[in-house]
Order: sequence, then structure tokens, then C-alpha cells
Amino acid sequence: MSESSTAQSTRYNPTELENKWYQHWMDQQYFASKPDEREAYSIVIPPPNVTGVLHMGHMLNNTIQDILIRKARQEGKNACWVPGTDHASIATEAKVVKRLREQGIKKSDIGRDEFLKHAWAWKEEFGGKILDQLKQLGASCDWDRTSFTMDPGLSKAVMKVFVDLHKKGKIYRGKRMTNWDPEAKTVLSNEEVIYKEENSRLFHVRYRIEGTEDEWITIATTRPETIMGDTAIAINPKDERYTHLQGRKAIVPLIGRVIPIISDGYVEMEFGTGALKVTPAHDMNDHEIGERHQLEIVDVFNDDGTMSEAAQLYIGQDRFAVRKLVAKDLEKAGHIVKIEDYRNTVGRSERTDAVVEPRLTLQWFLDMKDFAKTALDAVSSKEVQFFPEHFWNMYHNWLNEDNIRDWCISRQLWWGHRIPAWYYGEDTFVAETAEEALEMARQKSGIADLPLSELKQDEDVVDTWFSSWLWPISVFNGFESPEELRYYYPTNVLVTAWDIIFFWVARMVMAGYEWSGELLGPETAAKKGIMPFKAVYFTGMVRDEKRRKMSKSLGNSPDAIQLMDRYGADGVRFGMLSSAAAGNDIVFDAPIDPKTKKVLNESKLCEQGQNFCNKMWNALRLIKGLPRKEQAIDKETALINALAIQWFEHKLEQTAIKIQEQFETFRLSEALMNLYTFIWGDFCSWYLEMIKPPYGEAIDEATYQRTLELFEKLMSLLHPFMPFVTEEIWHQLQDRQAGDDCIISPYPRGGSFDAALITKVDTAMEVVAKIRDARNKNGIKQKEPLTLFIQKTSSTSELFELAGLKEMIVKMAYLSELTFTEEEIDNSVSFLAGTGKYFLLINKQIDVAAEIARLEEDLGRQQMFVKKAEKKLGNPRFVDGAPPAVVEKERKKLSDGQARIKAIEEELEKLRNK
RNA sequence: GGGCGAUUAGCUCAGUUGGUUUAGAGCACCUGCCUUACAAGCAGGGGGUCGUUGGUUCGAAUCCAUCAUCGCCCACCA
Repeated sequence: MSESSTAQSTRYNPTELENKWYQHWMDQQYFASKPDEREAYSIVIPPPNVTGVLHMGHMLNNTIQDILIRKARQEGKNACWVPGTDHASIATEAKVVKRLREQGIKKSDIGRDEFLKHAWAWKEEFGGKILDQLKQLGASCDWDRTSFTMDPGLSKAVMKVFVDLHKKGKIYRGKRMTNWDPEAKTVLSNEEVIYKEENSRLFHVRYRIEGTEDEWITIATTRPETIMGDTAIAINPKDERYTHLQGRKAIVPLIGRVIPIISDGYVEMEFGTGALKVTPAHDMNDHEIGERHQLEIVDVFNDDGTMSEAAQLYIGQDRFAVRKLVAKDLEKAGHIVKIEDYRNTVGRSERTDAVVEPRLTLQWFLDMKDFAKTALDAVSSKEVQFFPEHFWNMYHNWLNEDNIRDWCISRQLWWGHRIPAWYYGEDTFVAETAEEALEMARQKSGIADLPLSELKQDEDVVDTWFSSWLWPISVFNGFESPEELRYYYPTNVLVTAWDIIFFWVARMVMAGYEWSGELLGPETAAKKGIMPFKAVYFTGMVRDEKRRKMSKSLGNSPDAIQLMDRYGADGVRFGMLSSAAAGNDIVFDAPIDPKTKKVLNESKLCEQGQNFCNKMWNALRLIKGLPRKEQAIDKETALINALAIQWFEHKLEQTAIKIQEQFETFRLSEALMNLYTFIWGDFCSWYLEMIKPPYGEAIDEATYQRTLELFEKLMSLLHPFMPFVTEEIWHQLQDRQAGDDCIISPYPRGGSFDAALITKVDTAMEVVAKIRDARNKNGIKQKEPLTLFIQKTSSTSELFELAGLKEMIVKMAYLSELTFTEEEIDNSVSFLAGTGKYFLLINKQIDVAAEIARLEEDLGRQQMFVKKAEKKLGNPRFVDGAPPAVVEKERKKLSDGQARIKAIEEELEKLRNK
């Protein structure tokens, strides 16, 4: 395919290749899944907003899902990742309204049907964008299954579920104090309101006592514009300052309404003046007080936050303008006692940022009591497992019966699933279709030919999450024909950010239990349903350097597409993942080093990923560029190559096992780091250097072939993390038959390995490193041939019995000679590796004083080490109490340490005697 | 107010039920190298008494308590 490019560029160039391979995978239909006899591995995507763009949170999230699904695919499972988008009622409607407004069109002028046409047009125009961006990231979703929460099938499921719950008596309609967004003109759920401290002012306003000329009661309020809605003043019954006013009446300034002075334990005596104005229409707590005392409710606002007729004054003006006006007018009339600066918490709409107005409205609710219990049980019984586990605490805290509140499921919007309730006269008919509702109405009313036009459907739509909570069932068309559901459900894992644990995760668990039982058939029904996923992996939130959540509104998110264009999808995937331990928030931006003032910008991590691609690319160039011949060149080379291959094979098995363990516990970033150091360090820096022939010479065919196979295995292991570069290298390594692709290559599981062999080579590597260090410290060129003596002991003898080890050290450390010695070597640099002692002969006088200092420092370290071990072993409770293996290790540590001390002391003595 | 989490190298973070980790990685820093795969590289190196003070234990970065600082979630005093 790209054979010609192999040897050319020293740089890996992702852009072209990524497109090419994605297209290839699509052509081969690797992402498509149909139920078959294989084990299923399914994931449903957390559907992003249909009109959204890819941000860093999505990148992280979907990279993780892709890693999991790709690995499952390589393991031969029937991997199915269902993509899709969410209609996101409020967010999308807000965008459409804005666009229409820019065109001079008001939503209310064009009406529901016309508005929805615009909304659908908008969805068609921008809806697929985020999915295309996911493709650029390499997401291996089964695109044929792409779902949208307002697809006919998914919409039908929403209707079905609504009717079902209504029949079960869990859905009810009632007047409630709700959070009203005056900008979007809709009710918000508690979760959609964001409270923040803001600067405001606390007005102390005095109300005259009825029937007096100069007796007053002073209240404190931050919202003087609501005084027209006051219907009482409340005081604490224990407050002696006001005992004399109990049962009397006060007069509301400006409008002159006479209101009772009541006593209620809710009032805090210490706060403000200890007297509270009660506005039942505009405050949650005041409303409760109002109910206790049967107070009148005066709603002084319109639905857009302007003053209503009931306010009597300032009608039609905005609440915040009125706040200032009222303050001025009260001042003029002598009612202001004082005004204090004050900080209080203000609730704002998550979507529109408008200050939320508590308001009494008629809404649909879902009774959460039973649902909450089910959702709690599912997690406490470990049927659904959380990673990391501590999110259980947060989940529990929200769902326990003291905190759980009924779910307000209606929204005053048009974009979404319209509530399937029809009104006729005093009656309400909840049905999946208008026809059914009409039939119900005809029966109830006895009017056989009642026309549909007489019925009025509820104007509202359901909360977006009311469709999302069905997602793991509805994307498999589970409510209509559950065949696929039986195969793919429960999904294996849900990967999501923890901030929607309540909105979405908990509710999906609830829905799973509520409906999967009957849908999956008798076996499951007996268990009253099962969870929608076996595990939930919570990713951290991606934050900027100020630890703020990355969001479009703040504009603090790097452009994901730009990043991919710059570093390649593989580079970005690497960057995202390498600092993303499960559940911990990750800071992904531009921290500044206080010392150097240099910007360690966000690209650092991605750059590292890009460099990694480059490294592997060059390893490929090296191998493919080597001249080859049939037979081994000489005996030494043959020994080295054999050892290198043997060592690396064992190391590969060991690594594969570790990776497997890390996958099982979702330690993906650690797995990636392991592969990174394994490939860069062990493979490139050691293995390839060991087998690399001197310049101009050839490598033997057997070693060459074996190296290709090892490289191939590495690509299989790394593929889930960095799919593009691994696929490209896979194809450059060998000529491939059609269908022989890295994406479906078996995932190396790892098997038994020889730990002793690995340790021996590790020691040899330590020897090499020490020699290099000695060269550095003594200013000797890296390639100047030197002689190394090894002190002959039982341990060094055993070490060097390993065939090829000696030759390998000679090659890697550029030695001219390596021999055993029985005695100390004069004028040499000595060092320890493992428990062995080595003397490097350098062709210049050594600095005796410096050498002594170095050895003394080392001696001190070793003595500390030995002392610790001695203390432990001297303690009978340790020897008896600790596991034998631990004690044995401690003994080994001690004897090794003692051997080292002995060696150092000998050396020191020799030097001192000079 | 209720709950959760964090505090480990200059920076960003790992450290998996307490013992093979004399505490690791990347970046940054220092030294030497344009060595014929890669200078976006190679070979080395320095740097941390794991926030405080106690406790449990034969043994603590790891468990418990306390304090300090920071972050987040939920609820909220007008």
C-alpha cells in the first residue's frame, strides 16, 4: 500500500494515513455487529448533544470506549459500540430560538409546527458533525446503528414508558414550587440550576404597623421587587423583641396591602432583623410557610420575569430594573432603614444563565421513592460495579430516601417528546397516541362521535433525560422487538463523566430494572429485571489550568479538531489518556512553570504521543532498511541475537499479563504507560540495539523474521490505544493478504515467562549503564574500547553462564575485553551491579579522592539499607508473623547488602592504602 | 450545614486489599553526544524525611484519628 514511503521520511505523518485506515476499516465492515454465536461485548455511547461539537471531555470519554471495544474485538468477541446523539431539548431549542431571532422571527409568532420544522432543519444541518469528529478520533462505532433520541422507535419507547408509569400510578401532575427559567420560559430540574455566590445588597425595609402612626417592623430582603407579593411578615415565636406585635398587622409599603404578622419557627432570630417578609409565590421556603398559615399567594411576575398585573406597580418592567426602582421609591417614601453590601447564593439556569425564579407551576412528576431504592440496591449488591468505587458514596448520598425528590419530567419547550396527555373538559387521558386518547375520551364522556379536535394535547415535552434513561434499551429497539436486546443486554460497561451520575447513570439503572425483566423474558422477569451495564467507568472531568470545567461557554477548551490536525488522532489519544486515571479530574491546559516562566502548554502530552508514533516509525525504518543474509554472521552475533530474542519474548509475555490485569481494573492510562516504556525502552533502546548489526553489515534472516513478529505483537498490544499508527506499521512490516489487519489481530494475552532470565538480563543492563556512567564521569568517549574485569564470585559466575550475556555486554558497552578476575584491579573504576563487583580499566589516572568520596557515599546508603533489614529480621514478631516469602525477601536483601558493603570496603581500603 | 475527594520531585500526576519500590513516570533541569532508525533523537545525571501531629502494626506514602490547606457535589438564611 505505502511500501514506498517506508524508508523515506524520518517523521511519521498521520493525517493522510489516518483517513486511509479509517476508510479501510469501514470498507471491511469491522465495526459492524450482528448477533451471532460469539460472546457479545457491547457499549452504548453517552449520546452527545446533537448540535454540539467535540470537546475534550468527549475526546477522553470516547477514546476510552474505543480502547475497550477494540480490545474486545481483538479478543474475538462480537464487539458492538452503539453511537448516537441526544436531542438535548433546552440547549438545542435555545440555539434554534437564537437563530430565528437573528432572522427577526419570534418563536411564538410561527407556532409549534413551524418551529419544529426549523429545529429539524437545524438538526439535519449540524447534527452529524460531532459524529464525524468522532470518526476522526478513530472511534470504531457501528455506524449503521447510529441512533437519535427522537428517532421514531426511540420516541415510541418514551411514549410507551410514560403511559406505563402513568398506569402504575407513578406519574402524577401537581402544582409545585419549581425553578423557572424566565429566559427559556421553562421549568428546570434542581440539577439544572447552578448556585453561585454573587454580590448583592441586603435592604432593611420598615413596614408600618396597622393602626399606628409611628410604629414599625423592619425586615431584611435582597429582593425588594417582590414586596408587592408579600402576604405576611413572619417572626420567630420565641423572639421577645416582637412578642408585642404578634397578631397585629402590617402595611406593605407602596401598595398599602394589610398583611398579618405571624410567628413561625422557620425564622432565624439572628439573621437580619429577625423579621421575615413572606412572599409565598416567589420563594420555596416562603411557600411552605404560606401553606402552614394558609396565606394568600400573589404572583407578581409574568413568565418572562417582568412584573404582572398582580404587582399593581411597574407592570411589564423587568424584575431587575424594578429592583432598583423599588429601592428608590422606598427610599423616597422613608421606608429604607439601611442598605448593606451582601453576598448571597443565586441560582442560575445551566443553559441560559438567567437567574432562576422560584415559581408555582403545574407540572408532571415521577414518583422516585421505589426507583431510588432499586437503584441503590443495584450498586450496593455489586450487580453494577463502579470504577472507582468511591463514587458509590456520592450516588448513595443523592439516592437515599432523605434526599431523593420526585423527578419533575415536564418542560415548557417544543423540541422534544410531547407529553402524551390529552385534556377534555376536566378529564385527562394519557395514551400512546391521540387516537387511543380519543377513544378513551369517547368512552368516558359517552359521546361516540367526539372529534379529535375537541381534545387538547398537553403543550409540554418531557425532560431530555426521560428519553436518555431508556438509551441502553431503546437503541436495541428493545421495547418493540427484544431479540437484539437479549443478545447485547446488559451492556458491558458504561463510560461517562461523573457529573451526570444522577441525571443519567442512576436513572438508567432504574429504567433497566423497571423494564428489562418483562422484555428479556421469563428468566429475567423472575429477577425483576437486570442492570443495563455490568460496570460503570467514571472518567474525570477535563479541566483547564484554573481547574474550571471545560465548557463552550467559558471558551477554555482547546479545539479538539485542531489538536488532532496538529498531533494526529493517535497523538491526541495518547495525550488524553496518559494523564487520566479513572475518576480523577485531569488538568489539560497550559500550566506555567513558575521558575522558567515557560508555558508547558497542553500540547506537551499530545506531543509526547506524537513523538511516540515517530519513535515506532523509525524503529520500523531501521528494521526494514537492514541488509539481510541467510546465515548468522559469526558466533558472537548469533549468541547475542538468540539471547535478545529469548529475553524479549519472555518480557513480552510478562508485559502482556500486566496489561491484561490493568484492563480488568480499568487502569488504562497505566497500561498505556507500560506499553510506552516497554516499546520505547525495552524494544527500541535495548532489543533493537542488541540485534542491530554494525554499519553496512547484514542481519541474519531468522533474527530479522523474529523481530518482525515481535514488532507485530507489540502493534497488536498497542492497537486499542493508538489504532492508526499501529495499523500502518502492521502493514509495512509484512506483505499482507486481504483481511490480515491489525485491528482484528488476536490480542496477546501473555503466558508463562522466565523471571530469572529477565532478572539476569536486567543485571547485565545495569552493568552496561554503569559502564556508560563511568565513561561520562571520566570524560571517556562512548565508543572508545575499554576492558572490564568481573570479580569472580559464585553469583557472577552464575550470571555469566547465560549464553550470550557476556557478548551482549561487550557489544552494548563498547568493550574490547571482558574477563574474570580473582583480585582487585589497580587504577580502575569499580562499581557494583546486582551483587557483583566490576572494574573498568580506563586509560587515565583516576581521581582517588573523588573515587573514595563516591564509594563512601554509597557505603553509607548500603549500611542504612542493611541496618533496616537487620532490625526487621532481629524482631522475632516479624520473623514469626510476616509471610515466609516476605521474610525470605528480607533475608536476601540483607545478604545482598552485606555483600555489597564488603565489596565497597575492600575497594576503599585499597584506595586508602595508595 | 450534609457529603465526597485531594495534599507524593520545579510542574502535571501514578503508586492496584500495608511487605520485591532503599518511593515511580512524563515534562522541566544539568552533563556529554549531529553515533550510519529517530536531535520531535541518543547516553547518563541531579532532585522527594510522600501536608501536620499522634495512633494501630513486626512493618505505614498506603489503615485510623486530629489539624491545616485546596477542590468538588448536595442543600441553603431572607
